[in-house]
Amino acid sequence: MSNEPEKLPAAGSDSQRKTLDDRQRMTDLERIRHSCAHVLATAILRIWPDAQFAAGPPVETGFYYDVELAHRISPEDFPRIEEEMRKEIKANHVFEKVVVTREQAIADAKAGRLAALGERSVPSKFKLDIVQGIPEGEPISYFRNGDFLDLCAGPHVMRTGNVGAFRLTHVASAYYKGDERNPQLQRIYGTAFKNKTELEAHFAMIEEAKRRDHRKIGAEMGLFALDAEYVGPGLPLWLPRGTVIVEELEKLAKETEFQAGYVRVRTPHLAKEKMYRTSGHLPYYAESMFPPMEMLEEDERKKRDQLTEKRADLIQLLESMENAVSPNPKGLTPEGLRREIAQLEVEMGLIGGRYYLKAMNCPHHHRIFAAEPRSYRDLPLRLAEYGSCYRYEQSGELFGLMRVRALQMNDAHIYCTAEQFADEFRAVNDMYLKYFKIFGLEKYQMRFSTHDPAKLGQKFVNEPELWVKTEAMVRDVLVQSGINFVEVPNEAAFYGPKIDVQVWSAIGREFTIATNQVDFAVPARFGLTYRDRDNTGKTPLCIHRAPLGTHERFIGFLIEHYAGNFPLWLAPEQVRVLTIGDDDALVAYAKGIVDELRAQFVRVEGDYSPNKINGKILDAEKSKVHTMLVIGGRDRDAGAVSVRLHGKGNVGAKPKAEAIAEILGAIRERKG
RNA sequence: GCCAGUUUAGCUCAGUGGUAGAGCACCCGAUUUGUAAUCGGACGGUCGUCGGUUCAAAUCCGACAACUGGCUCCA
Repeated sequence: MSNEPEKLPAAGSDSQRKTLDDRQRMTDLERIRHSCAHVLATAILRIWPDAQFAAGPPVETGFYYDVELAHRISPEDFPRIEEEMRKEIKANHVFEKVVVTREQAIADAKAGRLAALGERSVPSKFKLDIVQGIPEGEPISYFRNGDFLDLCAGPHVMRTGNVGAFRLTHVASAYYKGDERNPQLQRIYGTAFKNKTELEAHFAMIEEAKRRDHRKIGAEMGLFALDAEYVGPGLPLWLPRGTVIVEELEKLAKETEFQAGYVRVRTPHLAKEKMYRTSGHLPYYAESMFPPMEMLEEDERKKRDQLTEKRADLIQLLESMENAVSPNPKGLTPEGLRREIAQLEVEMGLIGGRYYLKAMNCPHHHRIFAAEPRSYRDLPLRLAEYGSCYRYEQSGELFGLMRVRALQMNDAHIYCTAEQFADEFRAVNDMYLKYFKIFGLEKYQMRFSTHDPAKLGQKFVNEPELWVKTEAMVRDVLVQSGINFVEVPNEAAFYGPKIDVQVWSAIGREFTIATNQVDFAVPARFGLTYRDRDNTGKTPLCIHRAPLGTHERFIGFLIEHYAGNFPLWLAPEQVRVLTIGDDDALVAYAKGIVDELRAQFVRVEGDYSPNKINGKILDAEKSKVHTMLVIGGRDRDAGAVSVRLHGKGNVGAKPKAEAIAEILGAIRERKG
């Protein structure tokens, strides 16, 4: 989750193009899947000869082929498509490679012969476009299996019969080359494996994934609710048991940050338009923000309407100038107009009366920095807040707790001098590692996003030396700490390099869980300065960091990571005391234990009902209570309790005091 | 936002044009029990919403909403 506006990477950028070398490294499984995509296309063409195909690559869990077809393919069509596919596999055609010239490929595409069973009356339009996009000098090849001929760099398995066990899984829609201006295609997904056993193991894993799904477990355990009708889509309600987890995480963050020298602040959930004009978030980020609330007085409204109208006129003029061939008679320049528009926007911001829900906390923190005069002696200043943000994510992007419109971020901004930067950055990094250890995150990867010098002044602020310097410092810290990271050029934020942490839940789903960004531009936009030793004002560097991400995504991740079986310190219900029967003396003994634990702030409940102990245990196990203390007459007489751990079963009886001490110790140390 | 799919009780799901069902949960009784299901009863739904077709709609048609899958890991 980014703190800041983020430009999408340019569509179809050549730097992402897979090289032929990459392709030759395709694994056996990828070859099977890619070949299966060709078999799929063959089958579709046998049923719908006018299908137009675009791309059909292997992907992480299988393969897909994008097809344009008037008929809407639905899962009901899968059986007959699969039947045609089985015929093609049974025919055991050779995957035959044919190297051709560019001219030949273009001619064949125009003749409709590519991704087809023969010549057709209309061109293979997507293949034609793809051929034309292949760089000069790169060899062009086809693969043929039986009648089916496709533009393809390969590689493939030897014969269609080598495609092992496969299954079509689902249909989705995809824009050609992922650009919504392009035609929308039907994407048929399937998966293939060497044999039936592996295919079945794959689907068993999917079942496991469904079982761990945070939305399902969240509902079962009563952690959170999504009430789209009354509260709104993407606006989660934290139920009491989920709130426990929220507050335990905040407690962890507060303790950790306190020891690391952070100070806490609190800020309102909204701010005036001027804030986001100054920060530069408007208008670029406006689409991701909730629309503003207007609290304008009559005369303010009038002035604002005038300015809005003038701005619209200027924008229209600018557009006509840019499209026009003849020079402007008034001698206006596009640059001048843009300056004037920017000036108008600043004036609009100055009117006030217009408030935005904040989509990020940094501007508020910057104003806290500005609220008092700062000396170099005050730095580094580390401002921390679990800040509430609101982002208007597109409706189709919403997903359980993972993608929401209201979120609370484990945010902090560290203001420091260039000399302090490396130490500060290292400390932030250490904090990430500390957290990973607590949560048992063994598999993670840091994505280090850097700038592209060619795009200084456009996509990236024009501070070439600062870019190089900070990137080098960040890289050094990562290398020194032996962290697993990848460097991704051209993906930095516009104001500095950033690190995103990718984690995988136990079922292999990938998430960006946390972010850490360097900012050497926005503090200047807010005119933030500190008084240095030489008695001059200097602009601080700023590190944005959110190692625990947002409550929403982090807890969504933890639910899947633990499959709802939270460690003791996080468990909504930590302990349940179960009596065997409801004999008065027994219940009194049990209540004494409950009271003792509750006095120590343990989340404990008692089940004193006269039901059978098996039934009570089942109840507690289903509720995922971490520790069950089973108490019968024998235990009472011995001053003992029988300890049973969720999912682990009975671990035996022990003296009451010992059991309580162990529980308190495990909670304090945040152990399982 | 776009394409597709889904929506029946708190949960899991039956119900293909003719009186809305089951199991579990919740509630009320009874059951005195040693580590994953004691028994009985009662309660619970305008079948997502709105509209249409029909003598009759959970069921057929349409619109809307919400949710879900996906929206370049490129020939």
